[in-house]
Amino acid sequence: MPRRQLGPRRPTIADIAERAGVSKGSVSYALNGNPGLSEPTRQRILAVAAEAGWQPNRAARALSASRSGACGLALARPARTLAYEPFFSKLLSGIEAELSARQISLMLQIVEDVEAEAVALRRWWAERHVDGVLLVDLRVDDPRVPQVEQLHLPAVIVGGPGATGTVPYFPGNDTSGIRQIVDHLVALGHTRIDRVAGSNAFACTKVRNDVLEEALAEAGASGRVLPTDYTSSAGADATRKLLAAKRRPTAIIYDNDIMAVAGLGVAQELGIVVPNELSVVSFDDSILCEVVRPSLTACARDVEAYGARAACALLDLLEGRPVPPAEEEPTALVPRASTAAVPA
Amino acid sequence: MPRRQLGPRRPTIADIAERAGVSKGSVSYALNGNPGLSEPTRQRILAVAAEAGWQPNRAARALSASRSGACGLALARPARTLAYEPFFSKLLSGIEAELSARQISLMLQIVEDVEAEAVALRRWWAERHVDGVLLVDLRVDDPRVPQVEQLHLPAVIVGGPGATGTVPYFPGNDTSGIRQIVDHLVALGHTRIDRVAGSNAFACTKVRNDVLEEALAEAGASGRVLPTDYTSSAGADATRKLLAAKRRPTAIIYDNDIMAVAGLGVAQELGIVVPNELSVVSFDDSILCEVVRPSLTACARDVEAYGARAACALLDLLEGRPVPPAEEEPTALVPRASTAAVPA
DNA sequence: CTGAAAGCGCTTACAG
DNA sequence: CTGAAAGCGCTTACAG
Repeated sequence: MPRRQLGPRRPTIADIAERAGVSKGSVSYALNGNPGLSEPTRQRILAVAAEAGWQPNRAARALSASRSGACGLALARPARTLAYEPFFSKLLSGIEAELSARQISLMLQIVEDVEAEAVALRRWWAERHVDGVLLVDLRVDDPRVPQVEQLHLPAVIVGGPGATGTVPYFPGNDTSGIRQIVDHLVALGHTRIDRVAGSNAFACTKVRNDVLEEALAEAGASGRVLPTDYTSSAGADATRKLLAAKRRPTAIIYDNDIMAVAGLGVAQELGIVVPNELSVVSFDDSILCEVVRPSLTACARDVEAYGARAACALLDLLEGRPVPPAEEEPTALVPRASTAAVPA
Repeated sequence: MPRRQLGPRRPTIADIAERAGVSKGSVSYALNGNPGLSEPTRQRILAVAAEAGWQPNRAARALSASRSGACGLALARPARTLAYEPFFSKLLSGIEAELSARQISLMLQIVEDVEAEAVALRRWWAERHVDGVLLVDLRVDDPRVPQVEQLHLPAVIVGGPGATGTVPYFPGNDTSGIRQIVDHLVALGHTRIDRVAGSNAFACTKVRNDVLEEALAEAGASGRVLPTDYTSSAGADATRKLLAAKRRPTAIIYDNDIMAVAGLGVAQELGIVVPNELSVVSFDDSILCEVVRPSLTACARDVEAYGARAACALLDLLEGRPVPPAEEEPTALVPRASTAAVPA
């Protein structure tokens, strides 16, 4: 039978065993660092394997070890959202770095909605395609949580808390982020603080809503919250609505950077000067916040580290090690040109 | 031996064979749509498999069929760049959609540089981890091209032409994009058109440089080109340099949206009004271009379709079908508020 | 048209 | 400390 593709040969453990004059089992033991092999034998085998450029056949290893050596990330985000959320790319980088350092590969699937996500998760499980999964964009009553529990599919939630069941989770900076923003605005004298939020379907929106309400009440301030689908047009519409109200806000908090920039544009159209007449804050910091004029005050956090932490936790879970406790990601408010004191 | 994880059982073809009263071979034939099975037998097997919720074990199939069912994409981009290039997320979406529709999974690896990319490619090949790869961000004399040729690793280049060897490629909109932008600016009376370009290491930069030079010469216009690393700060620096020149440009073309926005900020700092005193164009269109003030004239193209087309071509290559010829991606200039006629 | 068997390249108890 | 063997769950010639 002709080989479909030529090119260099790929040695197998049988080749290594033959060249080293040992059995395949010994080669496997040496290559996997298992005990039960004399040091000289181990060294000889390793030398032969290195010289031959041996690498394990992933499929063979996965089949016999019942481990795929891969983790999955199914994303129910329309491509449009994905493309303009630096958050996701950074998260991906952080996860990727951690996994590839351990030769674990990442299965990425971008799907349309939560239902498609559930289908992807089940297929991965059924095909033994991944050893575990990362769940992002946690929803209120997220169906994936009972699903992975029922399938006994190891999982870690990037986000939370709320509806996380028995699945380990890593909350973002929702609580401290909102707190820091409100503190900043209140210190500047703002008492009417509105917010252009994300979708109510997401668990993080609920956390932010609750914390904002609490923080405003404590400060004797007030404000309205308008949900959106995170798009710039929804952000612009919400801004128009808020600025057209009888009692106009003196500050608006946006749940992402792109909506904040869109809000800036709307204010400019309406002849409302930022920050003199209106303070604008983006919850998520990004280069966008630095680059627009006026530059945007925002909450900075290390999203790559966040992703790395979650990936590490998943690996801990897979190896049977204890998973670190859920702690909020540290965050720091970066004051820029879009916030100022309320005019007297 | 205790099973490490319980949860629902995953049936194998042995289970299906038993329940259907046939051999494992027949099950395999039925499930793969191979001829050589009576229609009633096939139907019965398929019904049993569907009822049992059977899904192929990926590793077993990969091992016996010598196909991994996965394609690879190794990205040598620092995370920082990645995060702010909507281009990449869109490309990923397009590729993903095409692959997952055919149950092919995508291996994504984000690495630091071209060398690490070569290491990743070789490992994927050695581990039989992927059936083929997509190469993006083609460089001048890209080392990956001879590498995949030598390894006989099926590959498709997203970008080009130039140094593509025998590997099929899909050029972007470099030629027509630059042409359309120059036409637009020349029609507005501009004769001094500078450009804040990307890195000279990339093949697309060279294409754009050459086409720009040609187009300017034809129009009797002139301009300088400054290379950058695509970051906003580099874009800002280049803008400062160009605007400080004795013969100031009346228009600047930026190779990406984030640098264009940074350039806008610099012009504003210098008290140069866009578009009255300076026209600004972004080569890549994005929501960012729509959202900033003034909104940015840019070249729009369907990046998702582009990614899908490349993914399709790779699948064609893997299946031994003819690969469609290299054709430039269609593009269309979107005039917005950042370009205007040269003041008299 | 169908079945029995070998083989893909590993891992892992089990003997010696 | 080392080897021979079974097995992971598929695919694929090869007999009947």
